[in-house]
Amino acid sequence: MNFFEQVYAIALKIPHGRVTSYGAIAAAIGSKGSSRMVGYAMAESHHHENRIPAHRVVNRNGILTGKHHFGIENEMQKRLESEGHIIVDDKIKGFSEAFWDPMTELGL
DNA sequence: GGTGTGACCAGCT
DNA sequence: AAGCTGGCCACAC
Repeated sequence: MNFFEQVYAIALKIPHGRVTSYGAIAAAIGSKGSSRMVGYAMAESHHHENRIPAHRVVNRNGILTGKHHFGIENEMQKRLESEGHIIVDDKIKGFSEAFWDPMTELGL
């Protein structure tokens, strides 16, 4: 299983209405410093057959750093809002409560 | 196969 | 407080 597949496998497990961070995913696949690659994987995620819920992955502060990669302006924000999140100034309000840590939740 | 480029992050100055 | 650096690893050229 290559790096990308591991990233996608975790991303697909993010529960509806929850979010996680690049760093958390990187740590969960045992490559803590590779959060950049997680972001890169997300950017390429549309190539993947399964739909990756990339909008549920933000940076460690809950900021929507990757919103531009959705093609449509505010698409990422709209998807998050439709899942019950509140976005203020490109940042998820209550991020720490909505945060889903793959390491903890998947029992790694 | 070297080099540059990322949706990042932590640590240092 | 804001900027720089190094680490990480896949990919395109």
